[in-house]
Amino acid sequence: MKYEKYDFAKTEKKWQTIWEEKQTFAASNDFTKPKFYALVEFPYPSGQGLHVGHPRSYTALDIVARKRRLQGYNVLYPMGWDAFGLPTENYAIKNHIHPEIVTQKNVARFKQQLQSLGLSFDWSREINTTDPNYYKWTQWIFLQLFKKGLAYKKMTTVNWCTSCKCVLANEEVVGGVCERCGSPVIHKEKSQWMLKITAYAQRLIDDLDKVNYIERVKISQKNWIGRSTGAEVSFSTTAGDDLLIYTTRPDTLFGATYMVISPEHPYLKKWADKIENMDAVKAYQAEAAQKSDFERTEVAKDKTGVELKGVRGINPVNGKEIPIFISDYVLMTYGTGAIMAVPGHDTRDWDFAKKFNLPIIEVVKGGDVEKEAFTDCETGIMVNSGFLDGLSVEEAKKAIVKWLEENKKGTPKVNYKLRDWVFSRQRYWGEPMPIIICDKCGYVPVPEEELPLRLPEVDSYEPTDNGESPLAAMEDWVNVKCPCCGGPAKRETDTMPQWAGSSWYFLRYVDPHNDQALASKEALNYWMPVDWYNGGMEHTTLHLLYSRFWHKFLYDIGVVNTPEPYAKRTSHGMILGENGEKMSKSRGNVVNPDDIIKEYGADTMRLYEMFIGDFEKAAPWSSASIKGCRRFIDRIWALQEILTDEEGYSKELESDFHKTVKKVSEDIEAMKYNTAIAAMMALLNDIQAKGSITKGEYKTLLLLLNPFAPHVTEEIWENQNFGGMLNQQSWPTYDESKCVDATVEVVVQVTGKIKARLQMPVDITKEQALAMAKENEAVAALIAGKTIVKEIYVPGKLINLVVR
RNA sequence: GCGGGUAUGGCGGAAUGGCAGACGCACCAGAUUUAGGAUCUGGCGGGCAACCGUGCAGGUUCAAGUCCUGUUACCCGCACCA
Repeated sequence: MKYEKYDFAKTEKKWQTIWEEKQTFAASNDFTKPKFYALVEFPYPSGQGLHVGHPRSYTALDIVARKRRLQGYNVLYPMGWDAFGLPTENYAIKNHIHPEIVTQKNVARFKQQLQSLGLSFDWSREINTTDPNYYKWTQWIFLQLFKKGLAYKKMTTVNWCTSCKCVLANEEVVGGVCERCGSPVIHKEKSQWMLKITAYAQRLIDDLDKVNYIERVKISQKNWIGRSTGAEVSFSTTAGDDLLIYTTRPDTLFGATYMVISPEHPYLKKWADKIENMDAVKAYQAEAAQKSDFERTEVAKDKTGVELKGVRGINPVNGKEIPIFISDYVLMTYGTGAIMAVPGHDTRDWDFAKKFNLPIIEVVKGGDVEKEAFTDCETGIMVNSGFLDGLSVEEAKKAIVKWLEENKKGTPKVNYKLRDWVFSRQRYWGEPMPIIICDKCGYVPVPEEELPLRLPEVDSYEPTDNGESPLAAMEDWVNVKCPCCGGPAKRETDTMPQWAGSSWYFLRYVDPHNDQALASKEALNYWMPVDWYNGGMEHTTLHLLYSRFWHKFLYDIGVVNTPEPYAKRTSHGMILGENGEKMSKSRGNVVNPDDIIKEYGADTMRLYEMFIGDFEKAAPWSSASIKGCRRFIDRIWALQEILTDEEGYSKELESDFHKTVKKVSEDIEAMKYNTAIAAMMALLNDIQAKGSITKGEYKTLLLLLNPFAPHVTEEIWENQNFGGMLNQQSWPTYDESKCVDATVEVVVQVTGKIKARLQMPVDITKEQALAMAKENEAVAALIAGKTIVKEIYVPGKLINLVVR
């Protein structure tokens, strides 16, 4: 029978409509079934529309989700919108349109684009972080953090973007400039809401052992938290006060030849009348404060500083007086803001000592401290160190810490690079902080029954020039009665950062319409944790860390029942432009998914994105290669012309089918989508070579391909009256014993060089196989007259005869 | 500087230490077609060959793209964290 050419446009539309009408992919609330929660990062609905990078992740987990449904799981695969954010707000400011309208428009476009890809999201659970019914619970979580003392307001030095006029988190400052707009970032003193993520630092490290994340994600999380162990040591000073320092190398204490404190160190004020060169110190402080992050990183290697005249430190191990400097290479935000400098064994101290002509003492043998600092901890032996002499670095660390504790000069100490999370933004398009500021009562939480605290309508979305949120200008909204004392009070006008809404969104999906709680206990207990979470490497530090922190907090207060939100985390590589560079408007190499779907169809687009290369690695787009996937689908369609009436597998293709079922099943789990598709293509080639396909074979092939190309497979299934809808069938199984062929090709090597390839029965014995190999003409000629010193036999694969 | 990653045909990429280049693109030849396109069949790392080929130099092994040591280039992240 001759079939019309496959009409993808008509067919894809047809099935997308059917799926939507029948709610085919809605997750069931039957909590007795085995569950599977698949999650992809919800997008920010930007004005540019969907990027071809988005579907790579979405299709990958769509394949897993569809496979799991065929395997009988109750699958939750949801989608939503992370819609607060600066680009929308900036667009609103420029065009005088309410950000809500802009968001609605962008969401509609994104949704239409996602639906045209045939992704099996449960749209009945769609969420939007800007929906008051959603951010009600973002605010509620914030209040719980506040009540537990984990949200607090504090004057801090913050990163200030000179163009956005907005406070940035440390994480949003990239190379000293604003991550979003590229303008220079300067330091500014401002009172900010902070979240105490540092209280969870150790648990955020330890619990990585409980989850299945790809290794590089774990490593970058650990590096970001930056745990180090060492000691705090107390140095007395000629000013009377003890100066506390932090070091990871207490073993080098005898090599400390000077000390450095941060320009912001509080002792500088305290010692003002003892320091003889206070003018020089003040000048340096002013200079350091004025430097933007950008300038600081630019001159990172060039050390500057001023020696304090009139105050000296005293090394506790030997009582020697040493000078104290101020320098901006010591940060007030880490450790105690003061260090002992050991130029012999620390590169930064060495640079500083060379510049200021300070003595360098070798206390660990193994390098040449005149040429460079010797920082190796593993091989060195202690010298010039009194009672530590002769010990290894490891032994010396233990010995000195013991000594410090006994003499009350210091204690062991763990430090983290991680800092508390600056949670305030002086912007309009974010969740309002549910806090009222009362002169009498201080910071008072908005009563929970008044949530959500809605964003008021404002006249202008622009932040004020003094850096206040546009909400500050709305006096009717700002002036309220204190819920505590009833007196006049003001609302907090800062809003939350974009990270807030995305730090718990996976919890809302399990019960998105609940107005009594962020989700019901039953739904949370059933669905959590997320079984498989896929997203970009760019979110492995911030989003992952923040959401794990919030989840742990919710666990501690009994809202969720798992200490970790995600059981498994994987990452996809970027899709690059055809020229191998990152896709961007300015480079002119952007591919629009709409164009691809229009020209080739969603199934081809999905297949191509999965076939493009190793899922975890970046891959360049190729508009030529996509044709191969289109041809594959057309050939799958054309198999209908050579379909026979037989059920089951044909003799010739039986092992081929078992092998392919195995391969595709395993490859999907390992995210090796490209080789899964290659295996199906190879199978198709074999079917075509044979010239016919049985019904049983076709059914298996369609089931295997369905998660990748859901429309065409569903259509053929219906066309051929295979019974029911394809998505209601069962995932095919394989029989390990049938994955082998009757004969195998065995390679015969002589001393490692391939000399022959022989067909052998699969169950041949070693002796028979070796005999067969030696009978081969080419092999016989080479071994004649020589001694075989070794015979290697790898069944079904290879024989190696080593001769001398 | 530190941490992570990558390097294989013309291109994207395959290879539990065991046949390097699966699968696809491009290309070449043939079939079909009035022609083009589409489709189908075959070929396709280099070399006439022996052989040589996985960034480079060594090593381990009967056997190395894969393991070890060193080295180069590129990509990503962090960047004075004591």
